[in-house]
Amino acid sequence: MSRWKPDARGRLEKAALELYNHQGFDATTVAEIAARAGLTERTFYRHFADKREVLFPGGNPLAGTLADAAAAAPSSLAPLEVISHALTEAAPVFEERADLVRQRQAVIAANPELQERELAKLAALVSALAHALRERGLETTVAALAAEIGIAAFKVAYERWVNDPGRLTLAEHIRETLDTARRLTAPAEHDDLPRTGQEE
Amino acid sequence: MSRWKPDARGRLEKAALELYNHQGFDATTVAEIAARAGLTERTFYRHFADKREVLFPGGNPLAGTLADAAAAAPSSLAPLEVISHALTEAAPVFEERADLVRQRQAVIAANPELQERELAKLAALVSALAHALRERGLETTVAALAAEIGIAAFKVAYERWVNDPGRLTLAEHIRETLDTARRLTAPAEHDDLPRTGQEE
DNA sequence: ACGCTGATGTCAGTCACTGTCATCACCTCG
DNA sequence: CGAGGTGATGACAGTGACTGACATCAGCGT
Repeated sequence: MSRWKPDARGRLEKAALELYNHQGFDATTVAEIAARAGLTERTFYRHFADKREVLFPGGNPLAGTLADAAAAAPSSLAPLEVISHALTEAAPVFEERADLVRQRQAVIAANPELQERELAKLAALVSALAHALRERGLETTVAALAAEIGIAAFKVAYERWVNDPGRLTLAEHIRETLDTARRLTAPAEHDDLPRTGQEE
Repeated sequence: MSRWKPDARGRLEKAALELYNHQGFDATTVAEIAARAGLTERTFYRHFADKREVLFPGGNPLAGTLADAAAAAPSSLAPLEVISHALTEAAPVFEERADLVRQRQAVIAANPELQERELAKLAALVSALAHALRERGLETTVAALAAEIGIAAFKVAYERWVNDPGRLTLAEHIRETLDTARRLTAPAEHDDLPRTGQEE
């Protein structure tokens, strides 16, 4: 038999998620996580850059997915259509692991440091998307702005999906949110945005 | 004379910015900053929550500024107009301290941890703006999305202004960027977005 | 058998951050 | 004018995140 139990990284991820869930991120030490995974603290740091990183997929594969999808989209599409296409293509990654994703999100929602890291990961998506859009021939600022707006829409759609009793899929939330974005930035004449009734 | 030299907080901010600039954020210890300010490490932590926070205005006053400006805007304005109004009102805060702002931004640009914190501060602006928009009667999702898009535009405009030889003011960049955003989300028929020439 | 490799363990060290108590100029109030 | 309260600071010990350096040793190829 082999010298070590297999999938050390996976064991660490599992142990960390469980401990963060049960006793909170702050109250959990790296040594604890490592022990639960049958490893040492030093080995944890060989697999993850820091205590937060264990909650995020290494290499941020979503960035590659989005960039590839954006690059592969028909060249006739407008920038926001390209982004819509890319986001829709990436959505199943979340929907397939909905339970895990929601558990992870609960941990992140409970801790500001983890929220910071999540924002950094989303910023990396913006960079990747912007780069892909530039490759498609878009001017730098337009590409950056489109990428920002696209990920902004994704953030809103994702949050709605996470806190959703299961009514809509993530892809549907994305479509709805992008539609809202289009209405938001449309000329003010036909402003058909929904409002609550409480204007003074 | 008084027991302590005045403005301990300001001295710490100044010392930190100088040291971060000269030797880098990582290579600077909190003890060093405190010593340069004629104080102790412990006192540093009485003024700032952590080593990064010293670079960011305490209480994130910009959030209040934006929220107030959004609340004060004429009720006839469309969501994005409200945001445009609020951002334009906040712009002078940066332009008045352009040198300091750019120096600060150079330090942040050189360090991922500081970029994370900056993203968190921007996210706080999104929250504040979204809240203000909800108070104006906008539905939750619309408010959140408008706030996200507004700050996204601000990020792009701000970055252009920081790396600008002085050609345009921040307020002008904001206006331009918001215009671009409107064109981006407009129906695809009249797509007049600028492109580079390199489409394959 | 021999040595190389790669994942892990061990250990010491730095530094960010915190809790706690002491200090002491200044202020207030009697 | 003296007693006591206040608030900003210092001193100090402690925890835990993270790092560098070196040791170990099953499995692999030669």
